[in-house]
Amino acid sequence: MPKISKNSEGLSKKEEILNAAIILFAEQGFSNTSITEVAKATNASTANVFYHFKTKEELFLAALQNVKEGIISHFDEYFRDREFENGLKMMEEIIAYYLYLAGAMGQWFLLLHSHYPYRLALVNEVCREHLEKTYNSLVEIFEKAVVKGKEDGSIADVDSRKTALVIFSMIEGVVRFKIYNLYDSGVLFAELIKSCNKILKYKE
Amino acid sequence: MPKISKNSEGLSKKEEILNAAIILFAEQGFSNTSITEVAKATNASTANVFYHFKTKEELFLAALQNVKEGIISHFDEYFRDREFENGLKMMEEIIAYYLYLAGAMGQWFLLLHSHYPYRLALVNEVCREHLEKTYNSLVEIFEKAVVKGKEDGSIADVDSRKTALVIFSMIEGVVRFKIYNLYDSGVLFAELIKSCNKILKYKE
DNA sequence: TTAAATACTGACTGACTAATCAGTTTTGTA
DNA sequence: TACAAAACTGATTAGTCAGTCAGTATTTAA
Repeated sequence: MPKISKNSEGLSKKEEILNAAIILFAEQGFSNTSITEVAKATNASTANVFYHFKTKEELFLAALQNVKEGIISHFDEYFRDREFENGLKMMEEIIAYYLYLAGAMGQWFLLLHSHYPYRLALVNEVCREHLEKTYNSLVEIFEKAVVKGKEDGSIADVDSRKTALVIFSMIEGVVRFKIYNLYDSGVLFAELIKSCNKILKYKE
Repeated sequence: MPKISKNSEGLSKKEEILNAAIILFAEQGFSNTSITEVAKATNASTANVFYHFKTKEELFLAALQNVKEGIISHFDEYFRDREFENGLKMMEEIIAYYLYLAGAMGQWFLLLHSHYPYRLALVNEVCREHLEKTYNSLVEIFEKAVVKGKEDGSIADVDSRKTALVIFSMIEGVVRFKIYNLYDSGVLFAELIKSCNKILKYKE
């Protein structure tokens, strides 16, 4: 049974390389990030990077998987032992956490907002599965809040899935403005919550 | 006075190269598109591409400028000789046209949604100006509809600028889902209009 | 202690890249 | 026609890239 050696921060070299790759792929894109760069950032040789990850594409897929698992586990952690007043409040708090996470873990969302994985997904099933799983998990979270709100009466009788999708796309739009430095999400946050409330409280 | 020769489609070689560059940069990204590729797509030599555009970056900036001017002139054309029943209807029709344009001119929006120009904007003033001008023009269009609606009473007393920004980010979110093949904007369109109406019609 | 598995490295390769330049062809005009 | 400007090309360069490989160092389990 191989024991994996860890460095001072408790990470194996493989994990170190993976973390550096996430940041570099997110900030510079896939094509504009060389394996040499990843190697330098982790004091490894390029050959060592290729020892842990057969190809550059495989390294990218591992990065995407890591982001997927990170987002999902962060939300799992967030929901553990947490109660919400009602569905509407739950939605509000989920949005706040989503925007917090997009700020704290900017690399994850930058990677998810880059074009490359979506092009790769057209020809690579593993990539497609990572993306689908990530987005399904996220939309599901918003949908749960809508369903809960419809049950407790805090949310009007709307189509749960479609409403969740529209709210999700609204938030993703704001996240994009934030990570691309277009508009500050802080300023938009209050307005976002107001708009969201209107969408959920009123029946057309 | 130099007369620019045009090919069978009425485009000069320079324009041909520029159009090919927009498509290739949009679909494959800046780093992953080589000048050789652009040259091959237009039956030109690489040296000829560099004759018309001093550097690869300059070609990209020309592409971004072209996209900016394309979007602005398309909206100018759309508004020419067009009357709207009221501000709310105007907003609805603008959204419909925005989504139509994002489908018809997918390359433009792909280029605007790629990460590269926003990184370049941090160090290149021309790039920053193109992006700012593009987004300001777009948000302004949505804002005009809100202002008009507030005047004619079809829209409640909301903050025009902030509401325009939230609606814009919502639409940009849907556009992103569309161009990245995540969710079909056709399905979301009706829901988008409904949500937009609620945001605009009700006072919190 | 030892042997095997794992982790890692330096040196290398062939393909590709942005950009240059000297020289040729095409075009517009006087 | 003549000539100058503009448009264009082939050949080249210096550098970067992903990926390989033969061999070395380290770790693990017996």
